[in-house]
Amino acid sequence: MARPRQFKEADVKAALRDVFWEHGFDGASYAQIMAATGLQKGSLYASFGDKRALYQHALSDYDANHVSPGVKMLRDTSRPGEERISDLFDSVVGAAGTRQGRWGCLLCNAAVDQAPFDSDVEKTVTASMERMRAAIAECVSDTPAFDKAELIWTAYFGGRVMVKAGYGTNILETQRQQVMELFD
Amino acid sequence: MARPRQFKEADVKAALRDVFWEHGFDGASYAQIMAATGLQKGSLYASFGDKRALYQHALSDYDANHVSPGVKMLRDTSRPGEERISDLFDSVVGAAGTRQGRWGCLLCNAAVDQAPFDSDVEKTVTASMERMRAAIAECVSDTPAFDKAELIWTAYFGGRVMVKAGYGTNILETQRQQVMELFD
DNA sequence: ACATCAGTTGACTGTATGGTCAAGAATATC
DNA sequence: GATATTCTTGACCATACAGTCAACTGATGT
Repeated sequence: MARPRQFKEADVKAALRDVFWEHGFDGASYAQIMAATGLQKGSLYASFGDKRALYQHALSDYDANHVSPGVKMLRDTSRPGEERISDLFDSVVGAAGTRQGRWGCLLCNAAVDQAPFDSDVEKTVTASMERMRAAIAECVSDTPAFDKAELIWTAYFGGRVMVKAGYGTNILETQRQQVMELFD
Repeated sequence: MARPRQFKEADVKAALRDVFWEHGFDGASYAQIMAATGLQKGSLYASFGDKRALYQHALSDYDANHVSPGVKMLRDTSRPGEERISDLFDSVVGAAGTRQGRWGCLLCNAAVDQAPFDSDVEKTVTASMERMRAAIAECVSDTPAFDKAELIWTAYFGGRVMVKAGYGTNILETQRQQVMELFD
């Protein structure tokens, strides 16, 4: 009985993810959040909680729909580890200069502007980062770069920072090449 | 003639730098800015401009008092390039876990949360970053890592992201070691 | 057909924000 | 000491913010 929800939870979470991804936590106003989700404040509070809770939903959606596919790709043992790492850095090259590319990596954004002030965000972010680190370690385990997993991992996030800073594809393509040379 | 200023411009800029460094642009309120600088809003507006202008002053102070000494160290050709790079990454290791360390690198913070929305910030940030990149390139020029300048450079900012995410010294010390192995 | 009750709405609240300004204070010159 | 000029102060403003709530809506089970 009673009135059913008039939205799909997954759609709302995806919209939350995109709003916070594009504008950041402080930068996203309820006006934007309401426009993106199609819900009024009351519904958002009733179903998802306050703004910090909305942000957590955004992070978890990002983990499920962006980090996980990336991790899955990195763990696809049917392809050479070197190739998988190349794909990872190609995604950064592809992001450079584009509109959505400037959104950066939500994980990286959250780490920089929210993690130091919100221990829940810190936990969520480091958990996702650890999954990437483990996946990268698997990629390099049987290669000459076996002892460079953390370097590659941090370089990835550094590349995301460069994209946000405004660097174009050239510098990121250079970065990708230098990472790949670790496998020689 | 006329009343002289009752503050040293350098002190105010340093205070601005620290407030924005610790709290970010959105996170820093005028209440905090006034407390840190010891000036009232009116004086701040009259002498330094609006909030975005204050932020620019903070960035330029950071460039002068934090980036420049780092670049100078990296350019000290009396020491081996390898050693200078080691020092650079040691500074990241030292920042991990500490209170001020969690402030991260203002350059990196500005790149992530302001550069995409403010082209002046973008210019200032990339200019400072380029100086670091050039200095790192000089460090590696006569070493086996001669073709890894951009990788080292992005890894540095990636490390700063990890510190903000909450990682401790262990992971960053590992990163430093892996960077140093590029010189073998 | 109706009662039920979760879902939805948008007006409302208090607060904190960035920004302005007129009045007052402090120095240097004459 | 009078004046001119700059600096400083804190009250003031409009706005935008996150968050609340009472009234309303509408599908469901009976």
